[in-house]
Amino acid sequence: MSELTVFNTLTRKLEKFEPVKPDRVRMYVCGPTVYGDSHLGHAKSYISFDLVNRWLKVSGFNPLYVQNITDVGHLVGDAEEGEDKIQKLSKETASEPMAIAEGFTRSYFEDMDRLNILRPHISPRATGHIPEQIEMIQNLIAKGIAYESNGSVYFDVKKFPGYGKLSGRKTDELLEGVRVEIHEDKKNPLDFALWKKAEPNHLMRWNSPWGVGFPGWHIECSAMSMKYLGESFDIHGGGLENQFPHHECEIAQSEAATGKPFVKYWLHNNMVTVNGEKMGKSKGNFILVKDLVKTYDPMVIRFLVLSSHYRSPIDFSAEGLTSAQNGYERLMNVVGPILKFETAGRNELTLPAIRNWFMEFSEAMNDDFNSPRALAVLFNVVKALNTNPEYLVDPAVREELPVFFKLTAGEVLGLLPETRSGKSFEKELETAMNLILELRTGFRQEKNWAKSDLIRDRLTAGGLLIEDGKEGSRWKIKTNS
RNA sequence: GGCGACGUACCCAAGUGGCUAAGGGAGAAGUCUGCAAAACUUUCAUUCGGCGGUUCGAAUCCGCCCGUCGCCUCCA
Repeated sequence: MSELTVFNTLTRKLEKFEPVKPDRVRMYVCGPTVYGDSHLGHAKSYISFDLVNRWLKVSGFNPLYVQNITDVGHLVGDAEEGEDKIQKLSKETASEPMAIAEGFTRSYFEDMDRLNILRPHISPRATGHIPEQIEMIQNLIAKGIAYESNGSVYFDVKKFPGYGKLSGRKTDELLEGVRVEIHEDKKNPLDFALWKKAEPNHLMRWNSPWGVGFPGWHIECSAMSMKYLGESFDIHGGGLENQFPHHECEIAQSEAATGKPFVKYWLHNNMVTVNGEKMGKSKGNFILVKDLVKTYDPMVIRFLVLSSHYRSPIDFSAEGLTSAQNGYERLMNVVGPILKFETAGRNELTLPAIRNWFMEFSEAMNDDFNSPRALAVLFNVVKALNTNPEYLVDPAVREELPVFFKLTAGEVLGLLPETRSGKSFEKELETAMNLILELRTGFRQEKNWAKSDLIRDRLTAGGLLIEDGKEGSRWKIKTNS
């Protein structure tokens, strides 16, 4: 069995994965800012880290997965002076800011559930951890690394020599950047806010040792990750675009506060484009998960995301989605019926051929979560089974194959939601469909094509496909209905 | 301007020094079949953006050039 290797942004190398503490792997992933419905960017990012979480679990690393919910809106427009995003919506819709944040938080979980993303073990809210953030800021001030200025608190970047080590930037180069603006409260233009003074009209506000205000953008992730995972933990994940400044600032404030290494492995997923263009508000090409699942099975979206590596960008187009849909159907045409086989209580892989397939699958996953390769292994299995149908006659094979697919396609890749693997009303539906097919077979034997086709057409229209084969007819649920 | 990623068939996408360059989609021909669908078989890159170099040997390493994208500002 191969060992897990991961690409660490900090070293820009593939590294052997060794947990900080042997008992379990601790992982933090930057969660959404809940001021809108989830889009495809969220889908890719959270499917990617769901895959990481699932593979860690299956390979026995016992992951503890924390993902924040950012419900302090942060700012719209220019970094320091803009309006809080949630505040903006609150004014427009005359609702409580917290009600808006709560609404989008629920919407986020709904969307992620549909994509069969396992919920993180802890989903801490930024607004629920204001005392922790204040405490951390006080600590930084006490150490002389942060300073108060006019009711706000800033991190003194010059006091942290490692600033820039994640994103490969040097502070003097950053200063030459065209867009760094001079800010009168800051000692240095690169200094970033830990705490912001609230203007009188600012809705989300808390008392602090420095007056009424609200936390800076980066501090919540440091405070909450360390609260639940400890001062040094294994994995920190997030989107590539957060490398700088967000993650860079997290490292600075955390390591300055504790004097210990913050995170061992930094994992970053690549971005989503739509028809070749970056998805962005300015382009007006945001695709929401809620809209896409009206047309496509959520598993098709998941399949598409998994068919490219998490560190590669992915382009969403109608053509790509159709291609993914056909591929997913091909996989399910074989896997679906096998899942119905009786496993007779079997839960281990013992047969050499199946063990070998699982080994190939594991090697792909251990290679920095290479899901496209893992999927290719499954397709090779599908091909092998289709080419050698006699293999499926063996009772041991029939018992063990469902175990194999539930583990690989199900537990690891998350492509088999409960409704497909035997929960809900599947048993009852099965009984009814078997009866219908039995009657229809009678019509077919009488060569009553009119009636047999009527049955098939009506079922097809209702989303149930009938396929007539040599060994009788079978049915399945349409992926795209 | 600075930093970084990438360029593999019609489309998507693995492979990063050495057996015949995975896999999916689309296309083509055939088998099966009341029709349809599915499945199966065969076919589909002498070649990996271009040009040089290193090497017995490179898609894989090095250099230059061309092109695409991202970050540097809120963003998954």
